[in-house]
This record gives sequence, structure tokens and C-alpha cells, in this order.
Amino acid sequence: MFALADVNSFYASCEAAFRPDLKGRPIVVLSNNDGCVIARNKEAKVAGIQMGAPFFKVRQACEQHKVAIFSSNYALYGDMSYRVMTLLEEICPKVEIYSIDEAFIDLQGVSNCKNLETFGHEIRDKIDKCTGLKMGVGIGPTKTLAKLANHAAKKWSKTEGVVDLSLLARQRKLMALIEVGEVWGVGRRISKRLNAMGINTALQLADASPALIRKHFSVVLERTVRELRGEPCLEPEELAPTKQQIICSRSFGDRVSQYSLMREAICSHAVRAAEKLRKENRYCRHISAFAKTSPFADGEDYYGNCCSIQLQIPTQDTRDIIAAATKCLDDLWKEGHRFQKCGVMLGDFYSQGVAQLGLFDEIKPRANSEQLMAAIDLIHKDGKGRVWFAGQGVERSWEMKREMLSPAYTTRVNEIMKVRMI
DNA sequence: TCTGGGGTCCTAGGACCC
DNA sequence: TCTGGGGTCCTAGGACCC
Repeated sequence: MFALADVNSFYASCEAAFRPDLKGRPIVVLSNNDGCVIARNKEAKVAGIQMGAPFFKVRQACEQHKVAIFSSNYALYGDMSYRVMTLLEEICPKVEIYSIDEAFIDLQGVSNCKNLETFGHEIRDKIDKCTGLKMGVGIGPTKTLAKLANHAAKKWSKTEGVVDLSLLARQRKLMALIEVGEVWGVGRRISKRLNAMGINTALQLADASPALIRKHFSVVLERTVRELRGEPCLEPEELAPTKQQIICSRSFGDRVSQYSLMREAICSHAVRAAEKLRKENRYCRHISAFAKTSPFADGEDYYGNCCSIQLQIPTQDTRDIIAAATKCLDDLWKEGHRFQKCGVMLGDFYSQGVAQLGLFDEIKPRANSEQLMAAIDLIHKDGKGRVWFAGQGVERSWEMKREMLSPAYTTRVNEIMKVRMI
């Protein structure tokens, strides 16, 4: 048995948790660069603000409904996520963190000592009491059914946030009510093709022949079918899987046409990517950089390109990664475009920097690399000072917009919430 | 004017090998 | 004129997730 617990409208709820004055008002959180709507509370959904809509298209509706609008504040959401996950780990036997706001809980053995639905309510109450965030809990014999149960827990308020699908009859009753596109693993494209085959509900998908589904789609969807029938195909993950790839990219606050600005941005993404790499304790050999113009710009030719470099020796030294990324940039740079976004990708990971060298190779690893990188990381971790690479620039006029950013309530002492006793 | 960022997995097809 | 069979590895692209 699995449970899937997730926080309702996570980003919007994090903002609301520190702003009791907004109670009852619609709240919306925007993506990086204040681009699209990526989270809405219940009131904002009622007001008809669409998920994923570009902000400029819903700005008027927001004003009309007095919506409170926030730029994304990942320092806040990351810290709140950490609190939620830590609490879950305190009260649940095995927790697998699946995303910033949801976790699978392996319920093996739990049903021997308590009713699963009761346990679901205990989880909800604990998180609500300690963080002010409301979770939905779905329970089922497979991860896919637990996901579906969670969906139902949020959709029907009379469930009070907990749905237990242990019994086959309940599974089938619920699946008959749910559109196939709501099933975990079925996106827009696949649901369209399924509809064309006459499969419209989750139940119809569960009753389809796995062999037929595999023939028309893939083993991935076949697994989904089996999971819907209660046959577990997705195992509980013991350890967090190691990353295969690290990507750091951002849209620019304003379009960039100047090489020097683009170079600063690429350097900065390279620096962040290298930090992530060291945090994962990995070394990489494959480095690439990409840049693209906006696909939505009328009357402009779209240009996007990606170039990469394979190093001789795996590295985790920021200087190597900057050098490679800027070399890639020079290969892809084209004058005369208004670029919208760029980024750096790392891949081909090793657990150490030493590779077998050829007999006549003249490459020598950098001296003191580890100490230097450790020193830089420490300075940033302490937060007592800042050092950066010259290539990152000083003004950084290309940086993204976050015009409606809330304070870092939980991670910066001088931005902590003040409470006045009256 | 203004459209996010960061990942995963699978498959098909080409290059290459014997 | 006739033009195999079986395999591996890599990459690009498509689909999905939050």
C-alpha cells in the first residue's frame, strides 16, 4: 500500500501562510521572470484565472478580482518543503520525496496497527498544525492509484482531504468518474489518442488490454494500465536516484542582443551548475550551452542552438566549466538576434575527477582545485560574504524580473515576520 | 512589451562491427 | 545480376512529470 500526500496549491499556500490578512482573497504565484501563472489558490481558481496563462493576458482579470500576485520565492517554498518533509518523516515509516510538495509513503505494515484512512487524517492534521499548510492524502495499492485517490481527495471536499482506495469496488467506482487525462502518466497527447480509440475514462483505460496499449503506445503506458488494475509496477525508491544531468537556465528580464551580456549570463549559469555538481559530489565531462530567441516574437526569425564540449578529464572546477561553456557560446553566437533565454547543461557524470589518461596526453589536473572550490562554497554557505567570477559581471542587467517578491520569511533574519501584541 | 525551469524515460534510426 | 543476419552504441526527438 502507498499513500501520496501533497500540499494543496503549494506555492500559493506558502504565501498565504505568512499573510493572514489575505484570507479569502484570490492568490496567484508567477513563474520566474513574472512570466506565467504557476500556482493559484481556491479563490483564484473560482475567479477563473487559468493555470499556465501568460501574466499579461490575465493581468486585467487579476485587477478586477483584487488578486494578490506574487513572484516565485523559491527560498521560501524550498524551506517550507523541507519542514513538511521532515514532519512526514517523523510520523511515517518510509517516505519518498517525489517533488517539492509531494511525497509517497510506503504503508507496508501500517494497516496492521491502524485504519489507513485514520492515518491519513493524522498526517493532514499534523502538517496543518505545524506549518499551516493543508495536505491531501490518497491511499491505494499502487502509486498510480494513490495518485488518483489524491486527485479525488482534492476534487471532492466531502472527502475532507483523505481518500482510501484499498477496496477494488471503490477503485472502479472512482475510475469511472475520472477522465483518462487525469491519470498519472497520461498527458495531453496520449489522452487525445486514447479518446480517438474510445477510451475516455480511467476505468476504460484500466480495462484495456495491456498488450494492445503496448503495441499502440509504449511500455510506459502499459505499466500505467497494470498499475490502475492494482498490479504494482513502480517500486518504492530506497534511495534518491543519482542525477544524470544538471541544467541551469533562465529567461532574461529583457531581450539580450549584446554578446557581452549573453556571456555574463552564460558564466553565471555555469557557476550555478558547477555548484550543483559539487553538491551532488559529482564530476562531469560533458558541458553544453544553449541560447534561443522567443518562439512567440512576430516578424522575427527564430534562432536557437546548442553546442557542447567533451572534456578529457572529468571536472567539478567552476573555472573549467566556465571555460567550456563560453567556448560553446562562441560556437553558437549569432549577431543580430534578440535572445530570450540561455542556459548551461552538464552531463556524463563520474564519481571522481581522475580518468585514465593516454600515455602521451599533456593534460594535467589543476593544482589546488578542490581547496579553492571548497573555499568558495564555504563562503557562500556561511552567507558572510560574496565572491564571484569576473565573467559573471557586476550589474547583471540581463537578470530576471521579480517585481512582486515576498520576503524570505523563514531564511533571512532581517526579513522574519514581526508580530505585534495589542 | 510581456509566454518558467528542471528533470526523467523510452524509442527509432543511423553508424558501425563481425 | 545477385546485395545477410545479428548485434551494440549513440543521439535526437517525443512524451511525460511537477
